[in-house]
Amino acid sequence: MATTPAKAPAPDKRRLILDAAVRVFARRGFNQCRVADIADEAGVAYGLVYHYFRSKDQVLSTLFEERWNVMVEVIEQVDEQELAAREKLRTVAGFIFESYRHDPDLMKVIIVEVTRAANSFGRTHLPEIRLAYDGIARIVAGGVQSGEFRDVVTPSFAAMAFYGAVEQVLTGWIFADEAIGAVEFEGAKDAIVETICGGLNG
Amino acid sequence: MATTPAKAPAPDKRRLILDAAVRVFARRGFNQCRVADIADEAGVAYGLVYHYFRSKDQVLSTLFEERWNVMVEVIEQVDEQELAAREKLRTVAGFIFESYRHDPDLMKVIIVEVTRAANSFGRTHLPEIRLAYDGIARIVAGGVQSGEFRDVVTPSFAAMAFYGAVEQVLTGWIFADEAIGAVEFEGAKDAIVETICGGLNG
Amino acid sequence: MATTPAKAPAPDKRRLILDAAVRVFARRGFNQCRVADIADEAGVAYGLVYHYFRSKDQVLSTLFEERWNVMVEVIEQVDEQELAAREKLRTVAGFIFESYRHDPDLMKVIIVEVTRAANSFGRTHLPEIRLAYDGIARIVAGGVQSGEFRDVVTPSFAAMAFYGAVEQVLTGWIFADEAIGAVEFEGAKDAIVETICGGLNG
Amino acid sequence: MATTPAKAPAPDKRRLILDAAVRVFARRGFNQCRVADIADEAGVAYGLVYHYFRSKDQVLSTLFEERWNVMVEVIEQVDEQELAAREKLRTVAGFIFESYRHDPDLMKVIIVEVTRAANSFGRTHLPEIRLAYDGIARIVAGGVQSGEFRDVVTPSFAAMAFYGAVEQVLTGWIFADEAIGAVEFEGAKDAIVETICGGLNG
DNA sequence: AATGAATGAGTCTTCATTCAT
DNA sequence: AATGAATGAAGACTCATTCAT
Repeated sequence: MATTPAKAPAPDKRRLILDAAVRVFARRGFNQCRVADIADEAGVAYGLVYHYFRSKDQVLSTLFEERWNVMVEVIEQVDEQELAAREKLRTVAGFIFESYRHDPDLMKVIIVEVTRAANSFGRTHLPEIRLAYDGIARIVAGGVQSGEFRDVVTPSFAAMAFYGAVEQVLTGWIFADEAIGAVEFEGAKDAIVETICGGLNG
Repeated sequence: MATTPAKAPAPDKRRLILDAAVRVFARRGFNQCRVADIADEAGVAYGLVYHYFRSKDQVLSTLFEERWNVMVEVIEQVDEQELAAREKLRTVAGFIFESYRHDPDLMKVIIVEVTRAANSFGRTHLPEIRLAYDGIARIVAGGVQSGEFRDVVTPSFAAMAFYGAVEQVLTGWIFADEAIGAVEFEGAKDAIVETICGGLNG
Repeated sequence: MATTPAKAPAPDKRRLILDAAVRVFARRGFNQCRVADIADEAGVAYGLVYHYFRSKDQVLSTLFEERWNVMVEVIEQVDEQELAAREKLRTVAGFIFESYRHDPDLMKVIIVEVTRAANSFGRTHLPEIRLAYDGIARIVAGGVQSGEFRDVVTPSFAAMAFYGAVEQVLTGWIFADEAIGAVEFEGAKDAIVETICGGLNG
Repeated sequence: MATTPAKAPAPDKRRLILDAAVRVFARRGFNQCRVADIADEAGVAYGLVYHYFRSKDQVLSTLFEERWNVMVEVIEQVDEQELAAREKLRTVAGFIFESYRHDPDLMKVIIVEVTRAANSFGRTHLPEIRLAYDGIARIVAGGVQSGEFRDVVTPSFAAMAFYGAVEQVLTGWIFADEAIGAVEFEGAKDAIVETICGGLNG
């Protein structure tokens, strides 16, 4: 957001490779991609990928960590604000949906190849993934303590349900090959909160 | 030769292979498994896997379809019963959690390798997967029509949230290497319904 | 020697690969050879090499062990015979030179790629290599004990000198691209014994 | 900037690289070393290696030639002296063993990576290697002509045996990871001469 | 039906060398 | 002279699939 001042920022080859990797991973999936695809997409020589990254795995891990750290931080910052728990959850959902809106490829890669890949990167990055769940659980716990939320399910269960619902919506968008409209993006965070906080019951 | 005589059930090699595949796929993941692993686990010759199945992919697809069809049918049957929508959802959640309780390996494989594998089997089996979503959405729609549910989110959105929450709970169990207690299984379906239908708000 | 009865022994593919490996390793050296070269030379598919051997390294190790074990055994058997130490050494030298005469490629590979490769296979197979040195040293020690040999250098030093001289002669043959004549083979063992046992001094 | 002023000897980068190469080649072997390892060990930039040397091969060749030329010269000078052939051989063996004592890494590299590498550098440098053999053979021939040595084996065969014995002793030291004691260094040259010239026979 | 040897395309990774600065 | 980013060819190993018996 602040990297492009006036004329032309030196095109960092490392960044070029990471951005290219996002595109090819999103397009065909991590396992279906050859390292050559990344290099080609980035317009750099094959070997340069290995100059900057130890392995193909590390390219994906780097992408994940870059973004996931931001999300974990956002969740924490949101929790520190003076807001109703419901509003905090809305903000978190909004941030995640906005992340997808801003860079759908990156979010697709993170969710499909890491977050939901229980047998490969999901297990490797489990500690980091849990940081996000825990942050959400703390928001819920705060809501329970303040009396805003009922004390019917454990905060960590509620966090699971909340995050699961959010990710499923994203998965729906990922599977849908059509572009997502602005209205849907806007409505999604409200719908999530309406469902999880308000409940379906009349 | 008959599938189920009187005493000793004929050890159907095809079944042996499928069951072995579930175990090895659950243990190390579909991609990390070689066809030889399946054959070894089943105690049959390498080539026999290819006698019964066209490919390694087809082994997984068969496992998925066997189970998923049951689930889709259950959802439909539940919807046909004379029940409150909330009770229908509770039954569906209960069935899914029971499925995991009964055969955690199979459910793990189906969820991790198919349902959440957007770049491989998830896309292949998308139509079948959507059948389940649609079934749930119909239950919600019925609840809205009868006035039981508020008309705040679309039924298909609610179905996503519901199913996403359920799957996330299962994912949590899958990641947790410890065994899940009976109480948790029982409580899970109530907690899901309490969260999605009742809502967190007090 | 006993594997070929009457007509045509089934051409064991594993053996085919080993024999082919000897030829290509001798021709261009282990490091300069690709696994494909072995397969091509053997007339089998690439993958078959890996069906029978864990790695390219293991092909060489197998070749080495097959032959080296024979040599160690011969040295031991020679030592058990009722012979003057000098005759024992002559027999050992003769066996080694005959080994080269019978299969120069194999001996070249063993010496160049294992025995003299202190940074790779030489270190891996050091224990086995030392078995041969030790056997020779025992022969010398016997000669000293019987009074046949003077007690001027340690048996293990004498063994080193003896084996070093033998190997250097072989190395000379290996470097010489011309074929070695029968006379030279015959003379070599005598010359070695004459040099090491008789000494150069008049 | 001058190569050798008064006090601080200018740290010739070329020399730095050569010395570093000796250490890393000795440690892990030529083939197991990357050019980066040499540069790192020398504390210079990667590219500088290629500023001073055409290739990685040339670094090793330079090291070999520097030292080997000295040895060939020593052998020639020894032969020109008024000494018994036996004393000449003792001096040559002594020089080689002293070379190892003074810089074991360098001698290890020369022997393991060049002299005994029949499929790579050994073949490239064969002419130079033979110069040493020839020099030793001339010493033996002189001994035969003067009647000091018996005329039982050809001088070139005797040279092979002598050099082979010497190198085998060095190889033993190279393989032994422990340091070699002063006594052993001293005794080695006598033992070699005692064995090759005196002979084992009593 | 059952076996397991045989096939060969696919791909990650390494690393010597070049080159712009 | 010195730096280190950039290049790309080379090769070991994997493993799904086929096939002869």
